[in-house]
Amino acid sequence: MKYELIHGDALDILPKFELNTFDAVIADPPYASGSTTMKGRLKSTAQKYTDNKINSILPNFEGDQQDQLSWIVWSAVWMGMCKDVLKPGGVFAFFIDWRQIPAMSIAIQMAGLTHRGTVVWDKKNSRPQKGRFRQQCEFIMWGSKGKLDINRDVPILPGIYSYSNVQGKKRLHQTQKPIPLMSDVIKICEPNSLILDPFAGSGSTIESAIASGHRSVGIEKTADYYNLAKDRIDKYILDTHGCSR
Amino acid sequence: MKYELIHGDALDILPKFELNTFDAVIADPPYASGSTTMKGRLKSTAQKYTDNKINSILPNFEGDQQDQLSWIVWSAVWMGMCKDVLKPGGVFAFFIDWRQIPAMSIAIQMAGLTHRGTVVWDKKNSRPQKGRFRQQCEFIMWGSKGKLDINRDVPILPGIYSYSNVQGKKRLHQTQKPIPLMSDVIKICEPNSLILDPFAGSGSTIESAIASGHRSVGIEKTADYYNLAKDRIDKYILDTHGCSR
DNA sequence: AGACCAAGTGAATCTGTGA
DNA sequence: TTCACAGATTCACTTGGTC
Repeated sequence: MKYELIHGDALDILPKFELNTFDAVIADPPYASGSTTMKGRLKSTAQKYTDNKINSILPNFEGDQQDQLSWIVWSAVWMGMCKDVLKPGGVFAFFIDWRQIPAMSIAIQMAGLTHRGTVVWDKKNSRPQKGRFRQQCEFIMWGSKGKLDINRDVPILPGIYSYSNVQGKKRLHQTQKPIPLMSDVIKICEPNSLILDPFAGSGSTIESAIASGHRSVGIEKTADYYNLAKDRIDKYILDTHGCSR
Repeated sequence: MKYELIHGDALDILPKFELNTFDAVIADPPYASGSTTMKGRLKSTAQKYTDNKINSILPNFEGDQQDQLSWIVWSAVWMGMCKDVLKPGGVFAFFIDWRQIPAMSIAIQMAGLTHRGTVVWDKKNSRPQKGRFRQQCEFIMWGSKGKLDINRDVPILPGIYSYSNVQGKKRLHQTQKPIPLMSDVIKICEPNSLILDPFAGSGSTIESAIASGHRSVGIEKTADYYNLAKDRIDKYILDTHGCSR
């Protein structure tokens, strides 16, 4: 239940870690998606991803206003840094939407990581559109740094997860992931792993890591979310374990 | 319930159709996937896609032994031909596995088609692997030729379908799609559409099109499958409608 | 407490208006 | 002509209240 949360830009912080230290990287980076046009991309994250009174007051997050080419290069850079600090045979799992799967695939390969599969997250409730298929799923592209030992202490895992999005007042971040989903994805890590989340957001990955008995390090750039995550996780530890840190 | 099945290579047949004739193209092309190495790609389709004695006697199909670059170019060519024969505003739906999503995305754009979403097919049963996520899903990349009229006579469709793969003796083709899945995907077409399937295989798309009251044209290159599909569909029509063709 | 009901939501997308 | 922005639309699933 040891964890650390660092306030700063992943690109500045990542090179400070020792090489080959982490067992896993679990990341939910800004998708920089939402439109095929530049004018659509440049909207604030609140304009792009929230629609209602409750959630439109959530702070915007950074890094979501890039065109696809710069997003690929930026992704290749932070993924390369993650590769450096991952142990050989360590695993990664990156969230992404349907639009950016090809771009993320290129970035993963540029970073020298091995893409081993694409897991599906079925969000169940999503905005319907007449005459079209719903955009109902997001995706988790996962793989490893080099060879992945078949004898790791990890069970067989499903290729699809079905969990509703976090809604209403419970929602702390514009693009928050449900805790049960994170807890399932984190099963790709061996017991007592050291897990890195370079885009910690409201801290769901860290909370799930703690709940699963892992050690973890999170990085968050936006001050509002850094503070929010810190409070949330400290409160979680206090509530569940009765002591802080 | 009118249909036509043509024996030949899609690249030869497609240019013979009149321009702007089809309402939809539904295709399950060879994925040319299965390995990151050329050695792996060159395995026969039976070695790649079947696992048991019953199905290993199914005929091999063609077009599956290409490297990724030639697959992209080949795909862009047949997709471009499909675009030519599609009506403006017509829709397409192409099946693909996780490995080839980026390649197909490039081919779709090269062909000048508009990618509008990626639907998930949850196969439920898939080969488990210890310590890994299952490769449990395939994908349907769909979109349109130019603008897609919001007022088409088509309902709101889900973004995910869950159907078991066709197994055992019922399986006629190595990569056969379940009829219920095809019948659901085909709902993206307006009533009484003219549907094209350039890789008809054992004829599931055609059978589903007939069942849904559409007209359809299928192209199949491999003689064994052309004959098999023809027999299967004629039998289906005889069984359900009591008359042939 | 449990069952039921009404209101609210969504990592959207398209159209129309005015600059 | 092109661009920016506001407004309309869709329903399975959640939430939060009441009976």
